[in-house]
Amino acid sequence: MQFDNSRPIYMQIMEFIKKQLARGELQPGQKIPSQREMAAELQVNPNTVQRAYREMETMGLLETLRGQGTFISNRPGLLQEIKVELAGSILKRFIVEMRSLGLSAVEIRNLVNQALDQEEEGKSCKAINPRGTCQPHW
Amino acid sequence: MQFDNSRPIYMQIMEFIKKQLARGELQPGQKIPSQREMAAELQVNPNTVQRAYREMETMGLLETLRGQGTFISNRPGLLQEIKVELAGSILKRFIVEMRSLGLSAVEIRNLVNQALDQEEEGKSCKAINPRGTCQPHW
Amino acid sequence: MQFDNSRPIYMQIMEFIKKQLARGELQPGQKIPSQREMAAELQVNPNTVQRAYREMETMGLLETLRGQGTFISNRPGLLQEIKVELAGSILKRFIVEMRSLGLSAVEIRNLVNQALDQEEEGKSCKAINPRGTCQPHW
Amino acid sequence: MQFDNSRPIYMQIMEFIKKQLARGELQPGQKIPSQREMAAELQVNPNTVQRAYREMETMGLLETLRGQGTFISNRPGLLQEIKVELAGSILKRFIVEMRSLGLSAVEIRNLVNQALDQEEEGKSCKAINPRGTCQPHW
DNA sequence: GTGGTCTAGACCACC
DNA sequence: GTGGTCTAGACCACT
Repeated sequence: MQFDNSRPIYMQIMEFIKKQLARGELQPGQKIPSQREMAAELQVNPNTVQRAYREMETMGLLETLRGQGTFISNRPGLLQEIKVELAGSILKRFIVEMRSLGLSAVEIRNLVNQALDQEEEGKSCKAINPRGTCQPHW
Repeated sequence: MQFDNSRPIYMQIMEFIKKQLARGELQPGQKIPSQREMAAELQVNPNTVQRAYREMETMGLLETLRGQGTFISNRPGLLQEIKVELAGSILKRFIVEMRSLGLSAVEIRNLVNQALDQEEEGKSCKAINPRGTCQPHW
Repeated sequence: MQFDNSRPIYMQIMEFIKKQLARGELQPGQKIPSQREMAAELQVNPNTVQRAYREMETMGLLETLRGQGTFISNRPGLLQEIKVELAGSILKRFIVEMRSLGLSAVEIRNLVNQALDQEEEGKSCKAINPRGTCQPHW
Repeated sequence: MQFDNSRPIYMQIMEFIKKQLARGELQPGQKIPSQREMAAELQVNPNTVQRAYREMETMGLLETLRGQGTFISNRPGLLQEIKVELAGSILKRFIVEMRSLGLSAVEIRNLVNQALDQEEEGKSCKAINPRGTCQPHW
């Protein structure tokens, strides 16, 4: 894994795990790599991994059992919370990037709507005409 | 600059220059660093830079004058094209990421609308009450 | 200050500050010693102090401003929360110690009631007869 | 063992031995370590240990047999006396600490009663439902 | 083996 | 000066 110098490594590790969870690659209750293993894999100091794990435990995302390992919490609603949080940060970054191109709120809204509409068309088109000439417009 | 292993470096260099252009950090007609300079700065093989420059010249984005250097094209409408292209790729990535969280088109639409509405509220709020208790709702 | 080997130092620092706050020696909004100062005073590594400060910030007890220092939060109700928390831990320890002497719940209750009653008597006694023969019974 | 700078060490040694007695770790009639041994173990001057032993002998807690060593007294009722004394000092400290948080006698009384009641509930709960959802209320 | 704490010392970002 | 992050390496407690 590659780290971005602009943000703390421990935060990137947190996000890495959250994304795995949101994508279903990690299941609630599942054991995650030990601090030492993760540190070796990411080529990072074990203390940095611990910081990430500890913060996630404080947030109720992980549960640690001394001598046994660290586990994804199986608190109900966990997955939903994480997805909402990730969606929020993706959305935020998206809007910042679009605005930096000089787009107005109305333009952003229209572009999103177009893109989603075309996605829908794409699906229905595919259903009717699997190998047809149905193409996105841009 | 950091490169992402998932895509060819020359493409990332192209995107890097396009973004500078979209943000106004580079102006049409302006000279950009020589291939050797750019290669040294990015710590990349000069051939990689050359490939990026060549493709951008093909696309009408750069113009090379033998013995003088490489310049941002002066073609009218260039900036707009680039912005549209960048907006398209940002939008595409955004929708892929949101979908990977399991969100439906309707949900994405609603989230974007909410976020943009709140941005507006934030602005008016700020105008009236610069350090007030104006907070985002989520 | 002396540290007890049985509990982590950072937790003892947290308790130290909480007690100062409960006793009114620290006021909400007040600046507390910098991490380095506190570390020098307590003869502890700055990282250990930082851990204590960070956890207290997470709990909403402190607020840190980069480049300026660390401050007692002035969130309303803060003092009350801390007092309740401290009272809980004092009470817990008290009951454990009393039980380890083999005392039953009823006996503990009676002893506490006696002690508080005598405290009251002591006060009224003192008011009537400042240098009298008013003595505790044990 | 750790010593507290606020009180004389010999008193802390006395309390240390009394607590061991109250907890049953020392039995009436049992030989305790020699002054030299105890001094070495606690890393304290032998004179300090001697002072503690002497005071406890005066109180009838210890008995010294020249050439044989120092023993816990066999006097009947000794254990009970010690427990009462320790309970008194624990109680005193408890009330001082609670008062320093600004709690009134009534409040202290209520908190103690609550805590003891919940302890009872906990026990019955445990008896019926060993791993159930029985939780303290604060 | 696991996680938890602590130190020493480095470098950074902010004010 | 302040707080924030990171490393390297130590020792401990638990299973």
